[in-house]
Amino acid sequence: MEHTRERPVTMADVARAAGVSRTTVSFVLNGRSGVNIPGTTRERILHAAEGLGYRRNAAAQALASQRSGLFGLVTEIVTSPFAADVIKGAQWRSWEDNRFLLIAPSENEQMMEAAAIEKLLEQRIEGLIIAASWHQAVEVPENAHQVPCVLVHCFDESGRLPSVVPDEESGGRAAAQELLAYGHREIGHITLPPGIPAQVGRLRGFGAELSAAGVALPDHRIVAGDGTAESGYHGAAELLDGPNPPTAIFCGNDRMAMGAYDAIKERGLRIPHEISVVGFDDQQALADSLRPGLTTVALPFEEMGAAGVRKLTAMTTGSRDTSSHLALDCPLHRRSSVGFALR
Amino acid sequence: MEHTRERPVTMADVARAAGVSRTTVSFVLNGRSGVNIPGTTRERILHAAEGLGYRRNAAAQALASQRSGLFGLVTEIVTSPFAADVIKGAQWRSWEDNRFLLIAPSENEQMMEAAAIEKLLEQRIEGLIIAASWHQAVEVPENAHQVPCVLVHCFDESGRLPSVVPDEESGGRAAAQELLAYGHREIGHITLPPGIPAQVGRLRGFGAELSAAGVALPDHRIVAGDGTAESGYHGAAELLDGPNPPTAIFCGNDRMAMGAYDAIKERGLRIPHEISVVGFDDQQALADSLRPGLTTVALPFEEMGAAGVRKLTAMTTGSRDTSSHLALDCPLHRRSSVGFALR
DNA sequence: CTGTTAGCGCATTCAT
DNA sequence: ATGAATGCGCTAACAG
Repeated sequence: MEHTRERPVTMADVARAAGVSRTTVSFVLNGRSGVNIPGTTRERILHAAEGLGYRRNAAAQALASQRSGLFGLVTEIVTSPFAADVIKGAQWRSWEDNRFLLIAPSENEQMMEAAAIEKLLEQRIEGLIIAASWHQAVEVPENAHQVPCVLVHCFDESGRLPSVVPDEESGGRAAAQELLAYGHREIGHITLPPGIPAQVGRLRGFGAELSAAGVALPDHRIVAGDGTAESGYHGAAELLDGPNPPTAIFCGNDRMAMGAYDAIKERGLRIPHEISVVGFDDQQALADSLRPGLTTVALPFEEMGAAGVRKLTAMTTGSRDTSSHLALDCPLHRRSSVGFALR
Repeated sequence: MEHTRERPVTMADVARAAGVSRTTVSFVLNGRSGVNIPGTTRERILHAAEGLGYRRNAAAQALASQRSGLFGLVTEIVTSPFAADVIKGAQWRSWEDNRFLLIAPSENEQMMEAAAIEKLLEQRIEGLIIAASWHQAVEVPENAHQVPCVLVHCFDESGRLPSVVPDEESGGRAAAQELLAYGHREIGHITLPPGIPAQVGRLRGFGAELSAAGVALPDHRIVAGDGTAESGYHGAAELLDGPNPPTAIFCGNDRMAMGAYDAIKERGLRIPHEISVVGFDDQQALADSLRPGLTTVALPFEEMGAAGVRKLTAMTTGSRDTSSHLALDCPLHRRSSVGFALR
C-alpha cells in the first residue's frame, strides 16, 4: 500500500509549466465559452496538464463556484424493495448528466428524514429528490425547501412541489385489457383501502376500460380490501361464494392476490384454467413464491427515478419547466395467472 | 420557488455571535477531542449556531482538511441485476459510518471504468470499491491504486488488493446438504466453465460434503457445462439418458438449471417428484419464470457490499487490518425444486 | 485554553 | 486575450 503522498498537482502547477496564468488554465480546462484562446496556448496547457497528471479538485471547485454538482435522494433504501429501482434510474440519469447522486436513507421516521436531508444540505446538493415507498401525500420536512425539490412516488398536499408518480389509471386499464383479451366478461375486483391514490386510480382505469368494452362492473363485483393478503382471501371468498361468481379477479395489489390464490385453491379451482387473476405492484419476492406466477401490473420505478432527476436538472438550469406533475405508465407484466374465459 | 438566497451563515458568523474565535467554534462544532472548553462557552457557541441556522459546508471542510468523507463504488449498475444489492449493502454501511457513497457505472468496458474512477478521484474519494458482476480475477485500472481500494466479488491476480468474495465452497456444501437431507444418493452435477473460481469452489464444496456423507460423485456424474441454458439442457440430457440416471442434479448456476428443466420436462419427468434440481446464483428474474420455483444457492451481495465498506473504513483509519481476503457464506434459498428421493 | 495567521485549490472580477 | 487580485468557508499550526 503505497499511495505516494506527493503534493497533488494544482492548476498553478499547470499554469507555471505552460507559462500562462491560472486564469487561462481555468478557462481552457473548463472549456469556458465566449473566450478565444489561441490554439497553440490551448495545446500547451492541455499538454502540460496531461503531463503533470493534473486532476481537478471537486471540493475546491465547489467551494469557489458555489456549485457542487450533486443531487440528493432520500428514500427508504433498507426497508423498501422498490427503492433500489428508483435509485438505479436516478443514478443512471445523474451520471449521464455529469453529476453525482448522494443517497440518504429515510426509513419513514420523520425525524430521521429531516436529519438525512440536513446531511445532504451540508454537502450543498443542488437539488433533492424525495421518494416514497407507496403513492401517497407526504409531509415534506421544512428543510427540504431550501433547495429545488421534486417528489417521486408521492406528492404534497399543497401541490407546490413538482412530482413524478405512476399513472395508476393506466395500470387499471392495462389489467382490464388483458382480461378482456382473454375473453372475460364476468370480472371481479378487490380494492385497496378507499381514498388512497392507488385505490382510486386503479379502480377508475379498470372500470373505464371495461365499460368502454361494454362490460359491466357492478357494485357487488367490487369488494373492499385493505391491501393485506388476509383481506384478499376474504374478498375472493366473497366473490366466489356469491351467486354467479366471476371468471377473473383483478386484485388491487399483489399481496391481496396472494390471499386470493388461497381462497381460490381452497375451492378447488385452478388458476388460470378456471379462473384468472391479475395483481398490481409486480413485487418480485411475492410473484416469485406464487404458483402459478402472477400476472401483474408493474410500477415504473426506474423511470420515475430518471424522470425525477431530469426534472431537477431542468429546474436547476433555470428552464421554467414547471409542468409540475408527471404521471408515468404502469405496464402489465405477464406471467401465468391469466387464461381464457370458460364462459 | 423561493429558495431565499441570503448569504449562508458561516463559522465566522457564529464566532462573532458567540464572541469567540473561529477556531473555538471549529473545535466545538467538530467535537474535537483533547481540548477542554468551558461548558458555558460551548453552550454559547452551540446556541449561536442553532439560532443563526448555521450549516457546515462540506466542500470547504473537505478542501481545508484534505478529507472528503467520500467512498467510491464502481459497478455495472445498469446491466447487472446483482449490482443493486451490492450498492444497498455498501450504501447502508457507509451511511452508518457517517460517510457518503459515490457510485459510478463501469459497464465492463475497461476504458469507461478508468474514466469512471477518474471522476471519483476528482471528488477526492478516500477509498474505492470495485465490484464485479461475476467472481473473477480482474485487471484493476492503474488509477485505482491512487487510493485505498478493495475488490468485491472479484480479486486481482497479484493478490495485492484486499478482496471480499463469496465462499463458493460453502454454497456447494449447502446444495449437497439439502439434497442429502432429502435422501438423495444418486446425484449429478453440471459444471461451469472449468477453472473459474465459481466452478472450482462449487464443485469442491459439493463433492466434499457428499463424500463426507459417504455418497460418491463419480466422474460420469459430472458433466461439463459452460454456464448457458443450452449447455444445461445438454448436460441434463447426458445425465438422464445414460445408464442409472441420478435422482437429483446440482447445476453450477441458474441459467443451466433452466436448460436442465427443459431436458427433464422433455423426458416426462416431474420436478421435484421424480427428480430434484438445485441451482446457484438465486437470480430473481430467472427463478421467477421457472416452474416449479428453483431452489438455489444465493450469493451474499448485500453482505459483500457492506463488508467492502467496512474493510475500507478499517484501511483508511489506519488499522492495520490487512487480513486481505474475506469469503462470505452462500446460503441456500429454498423454493420448490427439491423433493424426496425415490430411490 | 483561546485567538492569530496562513493556506487548501479554484473561480471570477477587473485591469491591462 | 490574458494576468493580478480577491474570496469561497474551513482547518491547523503556532502563539499568546
